[in-house]
Amino acid sequence: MKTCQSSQLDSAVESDTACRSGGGCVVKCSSERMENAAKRRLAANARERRRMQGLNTAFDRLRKVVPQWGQDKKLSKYETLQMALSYIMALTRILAEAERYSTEREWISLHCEHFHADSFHQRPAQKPAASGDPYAQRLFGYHPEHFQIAN
DNA sequence: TAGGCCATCTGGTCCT
DNA sequence: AGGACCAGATGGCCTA
Repeated sequence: MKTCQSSQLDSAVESDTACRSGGGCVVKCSSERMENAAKRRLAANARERRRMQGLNTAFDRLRKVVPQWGQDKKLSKYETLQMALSYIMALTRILAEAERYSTEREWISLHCEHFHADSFHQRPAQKPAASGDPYAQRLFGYHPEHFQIAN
């Protein structure tokens, strides 16, 4: 862990050369400015920590709604984003496909034998669905080794 | 032990 | 001026 670097505090001291209104002011002002600068830095650090914690909370929520395919460890942030992208694209494809079929019943009969809500949220102990299920593979083309930058 | 992932600190930039 | 956001640097932890 990095400890407090003094560059900003130094600059506070430097800028203090303009403050020469009275005898003891230089010393007093510089220490006050350093104190204020340090306080601001600490406050900024705390804000940044909170911001990153909020970001991580969002990632955790995303992990919960994105398929895990039986991954034994949680997806990294990058993997989570890639998975979310693939998932959204798969769902979009399903919707587009559904629109092509004239009746809902026809579409459901096509898909329902394969589609179970549970299979999208494999628990770590469970067997990967994509590895053995050709339907899942066709529907949902994500594979951790095949990340591509989306553009 | 190297590499991947992550948390934190930090300084810069932009916005209100 | 101060807050939000971002990217770079750094060090810790974990796994193969």
